[in-house]
Amino acid sequence: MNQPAFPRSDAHIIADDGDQLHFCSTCAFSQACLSEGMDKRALNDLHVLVEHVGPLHAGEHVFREGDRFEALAAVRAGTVKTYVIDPDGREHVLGFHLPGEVIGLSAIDGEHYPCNAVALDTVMLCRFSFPKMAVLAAKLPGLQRQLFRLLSRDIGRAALLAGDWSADRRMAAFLIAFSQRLAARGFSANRFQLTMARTDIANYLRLAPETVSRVLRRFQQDGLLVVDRREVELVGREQLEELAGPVLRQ
Amino acid sequence: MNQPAFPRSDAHIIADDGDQLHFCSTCAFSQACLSEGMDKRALNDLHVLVEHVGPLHAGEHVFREGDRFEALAAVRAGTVKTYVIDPDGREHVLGFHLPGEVIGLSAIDGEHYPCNAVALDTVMLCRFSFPKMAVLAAKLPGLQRQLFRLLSRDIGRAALLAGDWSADRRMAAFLIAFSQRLAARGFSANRFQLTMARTDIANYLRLAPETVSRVLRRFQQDGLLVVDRREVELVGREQLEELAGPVLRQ
DNA sequence: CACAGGGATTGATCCGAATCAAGGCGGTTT
DNA sequence: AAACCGCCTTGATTCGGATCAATCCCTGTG
Repeated sequence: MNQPAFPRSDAHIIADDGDQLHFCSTCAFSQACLSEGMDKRALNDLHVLVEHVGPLHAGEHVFREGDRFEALAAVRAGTVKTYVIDPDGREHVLGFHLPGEVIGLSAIDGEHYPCNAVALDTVMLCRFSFPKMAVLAAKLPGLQRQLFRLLSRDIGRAALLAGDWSADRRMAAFLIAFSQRLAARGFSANRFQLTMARTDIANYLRLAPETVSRVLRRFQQDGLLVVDRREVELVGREQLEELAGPVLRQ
Repeated sequence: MNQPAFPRSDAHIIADDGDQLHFCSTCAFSQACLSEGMDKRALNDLHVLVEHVGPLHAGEHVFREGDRFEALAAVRAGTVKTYVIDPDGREHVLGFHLPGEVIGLSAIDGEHYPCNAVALDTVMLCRFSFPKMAVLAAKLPGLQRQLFRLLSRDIGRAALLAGDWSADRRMAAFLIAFSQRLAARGFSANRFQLTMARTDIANYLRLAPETVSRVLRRFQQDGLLVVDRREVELVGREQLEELAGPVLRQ
């Protein structure tokens, strides 16, 4: 299989005076602001607020646990993995963040980032000073609302994986959710690249890498998907969705 | 052991014109507003915003999955359990909410509550219209900040239980966290009542009730705690904290 | 090309916790 | 009191997934 460039979205918002905001079109914040009928003043505030970061290359960190928190970041291109290392040196993957998604939300409550964030491939980001963003949110109800929703959504998402589901259900849920998130950004829903290693998936799903391998093999044998290295095609989507249903509550 | 009345805190804020706000003193919102040097106008807004609910008796629901979301609630007294029922009819406990804590945050992203909330004992609540609260939050930076922090904190909390920890570590983490939350509200840290059934603890920790029972028995044999029915005394707190450390990241 | 190295796969075995199956309280009803 | 019921405990067995141990397979490198 020939692998296409990974999903990337870097369109810009053009302010009515022609200035480019360099603001990612897929990013949730921009949508909120636009739908707000943002005025010239607010646009200007945002312009100051947003800072482009990148490209970061695979293995480079966006932030590390303990770093002083001052900014959220929206992924524009690539995949970011957030994780912590426990006292025994084991890595716990907290999540994967695709284009359009926001990282750093769990740091708002505290002075420092509670986890690490690392680029899995070539990553482009928008950085937002959180204090400045909070001030702006007070002026733009739609932005405030969007922030509340993002935070709220992450609470729900974290609770999903917390259930005691079988390896099969967890794997299916991971694949379906990943596919849905890609599809939401306009990418192919049934054929995509896993941008993370098996070990990362395992650490995310609280499984052993060997188990991830075995489940994927069995899924392939049962005609649910075709997998080659990191390339995946969901063939039996219905059955996968049925497996994932209880986990994703759909 | 003689069991004392469960922790209850129903002090009120007195506005400078002598009006009682009937606003719980332990509730995070009130602290945020007070520290803000809230003006007369804002106080009035809050007065309209807050609605006392209760007492609810054990088994009565605060809200049910699918109910239209319009309000957050802060617990003033008692314990609230949030949970969902999966397609197989199994109950998944999402959390227990003690006096001073807020329920409903995960509903902000959506029209409807995504889970059920039920009183485990006699419960008193403050209800807050969320739309009204959002408007007020735009005026009071401290309140907005407090809301962001509450949401952010819950993301972190949800991630804790998600790790693949042993039954011992999970049980210890539950006990220590429960104790810390009680202590934060001024109640005894080392001797308290479990307000929930073993089954609830099990469903929360993703263990079988039998396992909860066995772990507690072993903890008692090893001198970590004394347990009688739902009354618990943490004797070997240090050892429990050591067990819980990796889970709670402390 | 041979080689090395890291990620991925596969097989054999082990272990922790679930499940199955009885009992044992405590509290309430009759 | 006796019967009953929900909740909890205890023991025996089973099972899913972890762990241990090779081996494979890409990819990059001398």
